[in-house]
Amino acid sequence: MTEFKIHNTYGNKKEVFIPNDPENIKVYACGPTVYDYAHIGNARMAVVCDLLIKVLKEIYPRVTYVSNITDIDDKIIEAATENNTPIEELTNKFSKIYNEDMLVLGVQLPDLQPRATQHIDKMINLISNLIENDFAYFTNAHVLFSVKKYSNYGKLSTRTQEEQIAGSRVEILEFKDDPADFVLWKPSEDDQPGWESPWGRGRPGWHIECSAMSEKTLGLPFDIHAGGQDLIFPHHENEIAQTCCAHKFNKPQDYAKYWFHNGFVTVEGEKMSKSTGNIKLVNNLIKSIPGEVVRLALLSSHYRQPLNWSESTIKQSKNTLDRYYRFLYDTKDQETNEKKIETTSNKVLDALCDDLNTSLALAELSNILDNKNNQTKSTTKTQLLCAGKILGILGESPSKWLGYEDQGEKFDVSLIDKLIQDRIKARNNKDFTLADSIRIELNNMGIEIEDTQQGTKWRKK
RNA sequence: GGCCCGGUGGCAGAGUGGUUAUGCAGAGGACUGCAAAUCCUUCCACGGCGGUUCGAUUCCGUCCCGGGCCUCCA
Repeated sequence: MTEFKIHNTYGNKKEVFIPNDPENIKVYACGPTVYDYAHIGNARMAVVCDLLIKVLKEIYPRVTYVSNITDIDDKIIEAATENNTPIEELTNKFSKIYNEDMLVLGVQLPDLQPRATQHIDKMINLISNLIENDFAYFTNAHVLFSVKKYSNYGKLSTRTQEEQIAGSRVEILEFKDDPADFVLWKPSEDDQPGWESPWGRGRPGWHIECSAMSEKTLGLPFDIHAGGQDLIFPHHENEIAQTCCAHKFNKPQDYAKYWFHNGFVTVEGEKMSKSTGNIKLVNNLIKSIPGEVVRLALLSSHYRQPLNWSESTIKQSKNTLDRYYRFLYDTKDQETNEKKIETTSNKVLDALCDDLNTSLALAELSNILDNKNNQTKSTTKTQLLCAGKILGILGESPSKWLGYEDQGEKFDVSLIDKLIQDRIKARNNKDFTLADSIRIELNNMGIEIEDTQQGTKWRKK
């Protein structure tokens, strides 16, 4: 069996992946808080996790992938108030858009997509358990987790409590026993959403939902817990503390064995932020850029490295895909055997099995094409499609991708045909000035001309 | 202040103790009336300084620079 290696944030090194149960790999990824459109950073997490799942599925018979939707949160409450929209309407709208946008990027839906508001009972149970066992305390209408009660607190993010205090940027609530303690349950005002609980009407803190939903949907322990790099602290650290204490586990691995975190996206070299106004929304990008281009761009650097989003990244990804689609177009009549994984496309899988080395995988993909004269076209095509399938690319119709098909856009096809005929006549008459001016005219219409052995072809640029 | 991660050719971006990453761009050539596409050839590299070594871009130390986290954040 192929060996899969994964960088584990817990321990901070690459490890050979050894599943808890090889018959069913269980993965949980912290999903979006749905109060706005997803940005390219959200998409990176979704695409990278999607790739992780695709690779695991190549190796293991069954993979269960859970990724939640956070649909109760102070930011959501704020956004709902601002837009004068009921919370449920807002979260339904943006979770639907999130899934639609991710689908365009070739991201498959998780097997389960639990919502926080549907697991309040489970959260209340967990919190009660933590209070009963003296890991948490009730004060001033809040339930707080007592960080000092968990000896492994800080192990994931490799920081000690003293270090955090040195930073002195921890929110100080008057009634906290310890500044590092975090909220499990907080009271809701009458105009805020809330649920009845042993501690009065209120709502959960942010971290408890993932502890509740991951346990409920996957059982413990599960194999991989994923999310963005910024979630390492405090979110995942707190999840570990809650779950481990509730179950009297000591080691974080008893909750989840491997901790998988993707790096950030910057935009033209700068961090994405609302203040600089450079947040790239997926919903906008896919209006002008094919989803596959966005996906490939997001996979062009290693998932733990920072990724710079720029015009040239997009352009390169587009060029790369065009090259593959041209080959697929030229070989559109070739039979393929996609069930058969050929040697070279295995190299793509091998690269991905080394902690998702997408850069190397894409280099191997390129090698498949470079090797095309040493083997049958059918073999090359098969290899390309197999590799593309794992990467989640090359799934479109080549003629549509390259613009040879009418894509429902308003082109005057009869005019184009007439101009092409005029140009052919001009060329036959060796009137190249006229021929070139017709080509420029077509170009200005967004049409590119290709003179091939089979005659003149046109495509949408 | 603490913790973590990086610094590779014009750009993007892997990897390795001694041998070509890869893509785009550039140069030359084939093809073409010219283009486009395709193919062939080719230039360009490992932040600074020490150390280990027969040999380091790769290991160690140190310095400089950049990014992230420590508060909500993918």
